[in-house]
Amino acid sequence: MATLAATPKGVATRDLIVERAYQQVRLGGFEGLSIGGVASAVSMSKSGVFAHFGSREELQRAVLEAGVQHFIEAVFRPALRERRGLPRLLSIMRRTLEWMSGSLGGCPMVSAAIEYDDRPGAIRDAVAAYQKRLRSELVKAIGMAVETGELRDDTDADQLAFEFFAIELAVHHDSRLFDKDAAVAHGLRAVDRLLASART
Amino acid sequence: MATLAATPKGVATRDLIVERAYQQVRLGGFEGLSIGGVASAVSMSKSGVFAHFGSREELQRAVLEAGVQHFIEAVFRPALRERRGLPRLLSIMRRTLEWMSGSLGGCPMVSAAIEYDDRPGAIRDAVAAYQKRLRSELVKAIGMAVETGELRDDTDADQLAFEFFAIELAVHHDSRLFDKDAAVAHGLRAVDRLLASART
DNA sequence: TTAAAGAACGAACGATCGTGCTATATTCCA
DNA sequence: TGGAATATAGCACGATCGTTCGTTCTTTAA
Repeated sequence: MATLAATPKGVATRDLIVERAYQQVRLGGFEGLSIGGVASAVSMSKSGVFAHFGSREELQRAVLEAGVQHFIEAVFRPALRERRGLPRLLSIMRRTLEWMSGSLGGCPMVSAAIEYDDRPGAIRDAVAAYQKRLRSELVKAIGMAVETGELRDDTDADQLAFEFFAIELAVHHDSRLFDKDAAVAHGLRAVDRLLASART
Repeated sequence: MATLAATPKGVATRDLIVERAYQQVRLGGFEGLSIGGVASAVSMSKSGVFAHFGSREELQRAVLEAGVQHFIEAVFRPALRERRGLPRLLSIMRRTLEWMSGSLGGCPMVSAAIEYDDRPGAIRDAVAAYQKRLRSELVKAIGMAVETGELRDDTDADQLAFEFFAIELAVHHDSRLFDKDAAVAHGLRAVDRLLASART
């Protein structure tokens, strides 16, 4: 029977599988993910891998969640060490642009958004929920910068978060298709300009 | 032999195939495109469809080009009827945001960019070339608005085009995953703010 | 140490994939 | 209208896909 990870060894290999699948997704996208592919990547049989998830979709969902966790670990966790307000907001944006221009493959959340935005189902729902949550974190960070008096009182946090997110997507795009350094430079300049016009 | 479209009827069915494949791509992406799928969509045999292109990749390239043509037809062609300068630039942006929030599926160029940015090959090259060309059209339109004196002389056209493009991507994202009207509204506001700070 | 539980394997399934090859319709042009 | 060119169909191939099943090996807990 395919009892889903009940023993220490079970969760260990499951984590290993997800991590390898995560790398595969960053290069080939979620629909390019195949159980046979990750099986040979972890030197296991297809059925051995399959037993850990019960379906390909469940594996994809696990990889998506792993991607979100990695993003939080790379961006929000360190940014939370900065003081509330502008420093933390700037840290979030700088780290996110670094993440978006990373060279080990594309951002899995961006891939997932494009691949599933027109395909109803569990994955699309998960993607929408994650995106909503991360956006609200951005809104919250902006709100704190308003509270500290570093951004103007009449700042529209939703609008500003939208524009920040836009920059993130464009850096992701340009750094992968054109020149990485130029893309990040454009992104940072855009962030500066945006903050300058919202600063008190 | 698979001679590629030499007779009137040949090009007609080829066009039909590409058009149907285009619809399929907008929903399932380029890697989700299958020859068998479009074959049944046009009521032909797999080999009949295949003969028109010689390979799946060639079909994908044809669909990509069709997507670019549709975009030009929907955005640049009508915008060129506007006077050079701010009116034309505004027309381009408004029409592009409409295109990005369209409801028949995602923008094929955005899909192609995400799917192939980390996968070297002919399609990636074509995507990069198209994106570069469209970006340069945006830069050109901005340059004209500088020449007419409607935008400031020290406007950085590349930077501004980058930020416009960022807005386009974000509208594409949000209108599909969240609320369409809110996404377009955010996009238009962002365009306004951008132009306001660059206006003379 | 032993019995139960879980992890992994191997083989097979039906389906679909892209791609050849060959033959038959169909269209085109002189 | 006849003959050449072309468009389409049919069939089969090897490969890969996700999934199921029964078995075997390994880990776990009493």
